[in-house]
Amino acid sequence: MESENEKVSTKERLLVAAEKLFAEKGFQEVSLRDITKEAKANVASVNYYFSSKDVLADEVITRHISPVNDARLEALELLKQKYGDTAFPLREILQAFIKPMVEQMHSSGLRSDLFGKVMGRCMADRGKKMPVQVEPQMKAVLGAFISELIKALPNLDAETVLWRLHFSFGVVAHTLLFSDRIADFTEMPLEGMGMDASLERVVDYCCGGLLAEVSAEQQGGEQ
Amino acid sequence: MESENEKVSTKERLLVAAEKLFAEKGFQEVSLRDITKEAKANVASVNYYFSSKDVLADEVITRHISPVNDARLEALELLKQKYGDTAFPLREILQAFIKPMVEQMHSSGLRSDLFGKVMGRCMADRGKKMPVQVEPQMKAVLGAFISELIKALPNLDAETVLWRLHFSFGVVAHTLLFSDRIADFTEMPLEGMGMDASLERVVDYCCGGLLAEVSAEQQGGEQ
DNA sequence: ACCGAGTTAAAGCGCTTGTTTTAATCTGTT
DNA sequence: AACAGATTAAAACAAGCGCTTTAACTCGGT
Repeated sequence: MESENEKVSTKERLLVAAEKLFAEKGFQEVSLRDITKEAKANVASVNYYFSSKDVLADEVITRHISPVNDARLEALELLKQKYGDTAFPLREILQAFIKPMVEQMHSSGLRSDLFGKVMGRCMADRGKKMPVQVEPQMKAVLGAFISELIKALPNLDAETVLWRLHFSFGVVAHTLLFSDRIADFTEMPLEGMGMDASLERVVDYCCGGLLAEVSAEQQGGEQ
Repeated sequence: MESENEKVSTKERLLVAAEKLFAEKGFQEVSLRDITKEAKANVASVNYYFSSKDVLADEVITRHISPVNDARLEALELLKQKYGDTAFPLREILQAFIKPMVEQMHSSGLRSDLFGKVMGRCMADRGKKMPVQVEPQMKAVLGAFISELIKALPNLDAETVLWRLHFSFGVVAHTLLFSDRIADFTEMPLEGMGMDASLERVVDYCCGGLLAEVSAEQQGGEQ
């Protein structure tokens, strides 16, 4: 029953070890032996509690991304109560997408850079190998945000909105994955700064990107 | 001597096969046996011509990214001739970064989505495992663009410019890697559209992002 | 005390990986 | 024709992989 004086259960230790290592090095690069060594458990324990390495990964991903997606839909619902059927302010839509990540990051207890990598890998690999259980959820979230964005950006055709949402995902994913690497090729100090502040910057940037003028080349291009 | 009537050399076949497979599935996911089968060569040939799988990968990356970086610096030089010491238009700076990729993509003969993945992996894994030979080149390119961007965006402090350049890299990398996956969670048709047009959209978006207002929360935040 | 379910431990399964070794073959020179 | 060097081919290498098997252990309920 995981009472207070007893140690954390093996299953939990495996999940924690796995999410840490997956975040640091990626799924393929981490072996079951790496995980079980980190968790101080036997190799077979992964196949005992989960039935395979893949299911383990699914569970790691799900328990991080699922509450975030729930919170996103709730945030949109809140905006609906606030603004009714009129278009929401763009900035608040973006925050409804991003803030749940920041909050989950804090409440998860996971180091923020690791949380970012877990989440970033989810976004970057979106669609490819999402756990079956979160796929419909992702679809719902995406659909909701798309329709709100289209309403909030009446000057843009739907296709352009879609592309720019795609770009925004790129910004978020890249930031989550590589926020620690921003100063790699520069001599700037630019220390840590934390994920929170970074994501505030992301909102600014994406707002600008979504609202950008459509260049002449583009307008006459295709379609 | 690789004369005209003779077949392509084994070394070249290995490089072509490797770049195709790396692009499709990533570095770790492709085995030497995959590569040599695709290239119709023996397993040992990789270690004969290159001395390891890693060196092969380095060579694949280098010969794609090196001409692009050269072209980027040339493009900046051209702008310097055009505008002298006055700030360059933001849009032209971004195009100096992006257009060389489009051109190299066409002249490489590589399918555009594959080229995009090779290049995208370079950007996404930037710093982590770049070949030693291209690292100083990347540094030079980055430095040049940073200083031009700072001049072109006098309203922004250098740190914000750096962050937004980082975000822009996210957009480009994500687009290169996943431009085929944009419609995954939607029912929209949104067919192919080609890398060229996508990158034109990227320029629009990044222009907007770089020029975006700095929100109130940010200004008083840290520092 | 003993049983049985839940859990952990150790060993080994078949397979794939990158690399090496050894031998065969091709190619051009004398 | 014969040799030498460059190239290819086939086989084996040790190491690591995910997973399974089997046996040992733990511990609460009767």
